[in-house]
Amino acid sequence: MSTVTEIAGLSLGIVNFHFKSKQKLLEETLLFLANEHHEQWLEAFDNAGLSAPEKLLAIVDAHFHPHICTPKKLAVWFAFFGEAGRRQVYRNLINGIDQERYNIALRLCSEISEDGGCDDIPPTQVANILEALYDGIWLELLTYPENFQRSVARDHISAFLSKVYPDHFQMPAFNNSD
Amino acid sequence: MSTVTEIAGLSLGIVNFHFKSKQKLLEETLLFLANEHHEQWLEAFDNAGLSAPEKLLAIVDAHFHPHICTPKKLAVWFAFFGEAGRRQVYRNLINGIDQERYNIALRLCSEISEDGGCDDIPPTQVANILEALYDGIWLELLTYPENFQRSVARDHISAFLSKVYPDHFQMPAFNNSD
DNA sequence: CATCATTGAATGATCATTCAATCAATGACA
DNA sequence: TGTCATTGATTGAATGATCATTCAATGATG
Repeated sequence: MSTVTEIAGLSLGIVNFHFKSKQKLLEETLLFLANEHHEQWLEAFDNAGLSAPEKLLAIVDAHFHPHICTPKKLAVWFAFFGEAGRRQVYRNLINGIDQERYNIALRLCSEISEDGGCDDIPPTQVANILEALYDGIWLELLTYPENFQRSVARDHISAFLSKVYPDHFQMPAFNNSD
Repeated sequence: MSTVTEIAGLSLGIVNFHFKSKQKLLEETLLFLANEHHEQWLEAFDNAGLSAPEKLLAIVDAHFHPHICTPKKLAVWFAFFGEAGRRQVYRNLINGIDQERYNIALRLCSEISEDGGCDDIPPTQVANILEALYDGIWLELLTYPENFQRSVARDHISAFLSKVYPDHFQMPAFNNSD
């Protein structure tokens, strides 16, 4: 605590006064990250001019935006994910946002699916895979920071989408290896 | 420590004598999990009778085997992933296995890709996405244990593979919702 | 008896939390 | 305007709880 408050340029007392406890400070931190992320993809999604595939890609992009997807912030996210003793607490804090994002992606996938040809893989599966890919790629970026490339990460997901909905998503150009 | 040793039915002294320190015990724990996982997919992969797609699916299945993919073990994996201060240490311990698995998947994907038609998405991308999906789906299983279903998890990945290599992987039957 | 394995109470380090002391701001009064 | 009282904000040293580690004592074995 004293280390953290010193870095923040605040006194230990004032931080404890405002946040009540270290645990509350942690929860506020998670909420801050979650809301920041939420605003990022909601802004993109709310852009009325975009088509369904463009909106879905905008949500994907939000996950790899330079302001959202930094080594430090990823480390914080996974510190929370790893905290077995408070999984339920942390989940309750961000469940609403996660559900909202899942439902939006689900609706977009349904729209795209009805418009295009793909009917062998249901939108629920695609939305689930997308959610898993966000976290999985984040973990890869966190684990292998030496080849930390947001653009590569994004290409992975748009490659997946172009395989599922080939009429709506373009396969990215994979010029180089890796 | 004393809590852990009591649960293990061992004295605190003997555990410290064998493992030298709590940190070493943690590292041995990670190695145990990694080796257990390694043996699981290597066994499947080494089965000479299998084709390349079957081998790849066997590796996928290993990730969701009832012995490997339990709520408790997933919690331990992600506790390690979340430990920012020792990321490098833990990574060094399991990097060899991770690289081996990636290279094997890469070779299998290359084989499948050359045999089949898909040439717009390179095998490196597919192998990378697979690795991300393993972790991402593990995290989903850990976060939403109330719909913990290894079979559903596996179907996500084989659905992906059937989209990438439609001639070699069958799309699973998605009868019910979610 | 000697050697080696095993024990767990005692130690010391870490660290979140508390709270008496200090400081700043506001306003009342001469 | 200057002085002082009052209230509320801010501080960080002291407290106490937690917990990894140590090691003298005990037990087992040969």
